[in-house]
Amino acid sequence: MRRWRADLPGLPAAWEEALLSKRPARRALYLQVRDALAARIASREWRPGLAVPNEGDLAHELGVSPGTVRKALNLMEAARLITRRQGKGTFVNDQTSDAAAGRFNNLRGPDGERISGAADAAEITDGVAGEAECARLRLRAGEAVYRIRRLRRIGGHSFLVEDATLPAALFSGLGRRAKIAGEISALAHEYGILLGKAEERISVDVPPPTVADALGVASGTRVMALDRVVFMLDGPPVEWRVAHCQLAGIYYLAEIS
Amino acid sequence: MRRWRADLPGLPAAWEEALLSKRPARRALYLQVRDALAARIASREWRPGLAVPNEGDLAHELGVSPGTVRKALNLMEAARLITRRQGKGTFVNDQTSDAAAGRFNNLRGPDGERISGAADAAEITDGVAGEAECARLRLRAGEAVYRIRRLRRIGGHSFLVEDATLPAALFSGLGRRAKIAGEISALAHEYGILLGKAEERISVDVPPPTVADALGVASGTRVMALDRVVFMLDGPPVEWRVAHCQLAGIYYLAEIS
DNA sequence: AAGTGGTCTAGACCACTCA
DNA sequence: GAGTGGTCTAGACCACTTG
Repeated sequence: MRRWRADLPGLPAAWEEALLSKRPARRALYLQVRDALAARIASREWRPGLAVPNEGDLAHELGVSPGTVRKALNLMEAARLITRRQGKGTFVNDQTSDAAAGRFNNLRGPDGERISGAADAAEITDGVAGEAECARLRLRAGEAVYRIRRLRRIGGHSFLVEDATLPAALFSGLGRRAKIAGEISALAHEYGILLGKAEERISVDVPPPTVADALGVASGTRVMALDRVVFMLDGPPVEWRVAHCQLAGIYYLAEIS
Repeated sequence: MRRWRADLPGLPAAWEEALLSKRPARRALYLQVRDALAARIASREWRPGLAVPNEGDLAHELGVSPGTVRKALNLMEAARLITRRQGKGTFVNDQTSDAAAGRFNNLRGPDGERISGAADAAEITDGVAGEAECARLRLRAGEAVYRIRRLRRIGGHSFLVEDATLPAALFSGLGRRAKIAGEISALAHEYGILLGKAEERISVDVPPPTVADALGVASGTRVMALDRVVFMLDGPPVEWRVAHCQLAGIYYLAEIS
């Protein structure tokens, strides 16, 4: 016997489908479950490393079938929110771990090892979004942003200069914080933001004089330019970063599915 | 009542899991179904554009539950082998279409449009795999390969030179073929090879003199270098390509999931 | 109205982990 | 042996497309 059921409460206002013109009359139940469970991670009700209730218990608690919970958990695993291990349980991923921090960093050294580098020098300023920033971050003219410049070194050599812009609306009070040298994944986790995909544009360009200077390359030298936008799990942009890098033997590894 | 069932016949010899040391005692049924149905596409028993039987019929034919067929078809859709449309049916994708050809081409023009370019000049030679080719294509020393050089133009300007290597074992008789100017996706389809993922290494390098000449750049100029390996759906490498390109406003678009 | 894929249910059994 | 996720089954109903 099937009974009527209203939509589950406690889900984020707008996910991807809400952006489409043809919104389905009733949001699929497994998507509602996914959003409700993802919200528990974003709000830190479920903390990193913690084992979440098993599928049967969750199904009973939410009043849905185990198969529906399972489908939602599969989506969350694909979104890197959780890890499932047969015989052990389901665990919340740690977004501040090295693995999570390296998620959007595709630079590799000569032997294929991940290159991140220590960001000792980081400066933050606040301002108003310019034209390019509005376009990349989908902001309206005049919206406030934070700008961070980081210089990354490896073995004493400065090899990467990055300029990041973040919407101030998402990161209120960021200017008064101490730890801005880290990666976007750790920062987003502190502000309860779940990260989804990113897109990066790679070109070969002559960097601005100040950047060329910091990198220690002659004026007019062409280096690798990285232009990256990171998006939230539900669509909107979170960070725009432009980086220039120069290091012998370095390359960018792109995986094409 | 459950009855015993032997593994389904007609599956490719080795898929990803077979490469792992811990091979499960019994291959999951939905994976066997996926492989059996993928083989029908590779062998052209199911041709591009054709509607495949519905889920219920397939389940009955294969002697499995509809849910198992559904899981297999979902994997095949993720692998871009088929397209499913609610209310219409399930259709075999055309691997020779523009969409399929552009799958591994991430170069974009100033306005974000896909850049492919016409490859009018293409030369093919055969030879024995060198050290680098053995490493990239996982070949044993001495195995035969085909090498193709293509020059791509856009608006009369040569902007990309690519050198591709393909294992001769996979493409027998390729040297006597006419159409070698196309993309790997169309070529693989003709030889009954299903393509999976690819990985591409992007660096900034000084090209060899002959390449710099063809691109029309001064000797010693640094350009974008693309080093790409395309893999079969079941793992082994199919093509190694090294390309150098130079064009104002061009960039490489990487999607990070 | 008929046929398709998409969702949802409610179980069963299997494979793995750990005490 | 108990508990977990992974697989598999066998249906029901919903949403969409087409005639």
